[in-house]
Amino acid sequence: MWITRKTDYATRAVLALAIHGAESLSVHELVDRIQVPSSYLEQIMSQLRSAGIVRSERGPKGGYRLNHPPEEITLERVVRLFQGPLAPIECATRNMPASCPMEVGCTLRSTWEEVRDATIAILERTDFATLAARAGGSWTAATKTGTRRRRTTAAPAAKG
Amino acid sequence: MWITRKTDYATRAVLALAIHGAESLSVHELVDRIQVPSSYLEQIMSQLRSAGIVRSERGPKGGYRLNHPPEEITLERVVRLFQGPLAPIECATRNMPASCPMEVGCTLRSTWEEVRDATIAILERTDFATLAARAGGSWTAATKTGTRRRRTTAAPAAKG
DNA sequence: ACTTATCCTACTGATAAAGTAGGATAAAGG
DNA sequence: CCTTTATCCTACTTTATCAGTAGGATAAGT
Repeated sequence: MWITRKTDYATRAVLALAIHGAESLSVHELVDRIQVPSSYLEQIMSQLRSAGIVRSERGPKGGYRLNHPPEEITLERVVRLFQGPLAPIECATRNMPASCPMEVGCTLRSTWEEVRDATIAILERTDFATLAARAGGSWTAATKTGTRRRRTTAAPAAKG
Repeated sequence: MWITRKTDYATRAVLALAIHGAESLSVHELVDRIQVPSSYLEQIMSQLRSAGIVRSERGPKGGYRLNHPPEEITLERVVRLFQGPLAPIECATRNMPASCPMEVGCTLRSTWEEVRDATIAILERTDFATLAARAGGSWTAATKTGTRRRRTTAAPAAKG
């Protein structure tokens, strides 16, 4: 339960943009797709923009779009932006001084590091092109039949 | 950063007991080994006792000891006790109804489930006999030279 | 009895999450 | 210009959880 709602919302927003394709979506249109309070989503989109993950245009016809091809945006990048270091515990942060004074605590550390590395590995190999392709079928069809599908990486069938 | 200090303290306490062996340790003695406020540790030990992970005896000479052999106590058990379900996000909890209304959110779920499963797998295969054996060398020697070492599972050299 | 420990419950301060609110700025269309 | 539609930006509020303190009740040794 350590993924905050903000992070959840951010990942959904980026995924919605990846699914939508090259044209931009306004906050209002995003709210229609993912279920998020609009003024809160505005803040989130601003943060995504500052981080260079999305790009924005103002005024009527304005909105947000991805700033890079979706296959170059990993889940890890978005999650790290909102969650900070992905270690389960402070002493397992990547740039941590080698040793802590207490041996009992330190022995546990290598396990926390295992958890950290496994988490990062999963999030790093998951990109938004793959996610969009996986959702593309059902979601796009149900909501806006006939959207021109973007070039998608092979959908890995996953686990069902 | 999702492991709370309480969980951290609890795992350290259980490890200290595993290292110490068959005899019991008082809260005061535990405080000497792991760095934790004593009245807070009391609460934590109570919770570990209610869960059947440790056993207690009262009065002088009293204290806590493990309620099972350390190789039967996994890190997963202790962590789950204090952290609840180990899913990174609510919708990835193990006994979750199959589908959520929103497809965009749901597509991300399988990735959250991957993170959950990887985390659980690591914590389940890590038991306190292994952890104690890994710490046993340096720590036991430094603090109470000559403690009778308990039967330990093979120390897996890990990563250094 | 007296000491040493666990047990039990209530209370408190600090911090972060999760939003609300309200306006400033910029671009498009008439 | 002037209005509309959008992003942009900052401050505020509310709620919950974390991380402890505090203080006594109970039980077991000596």
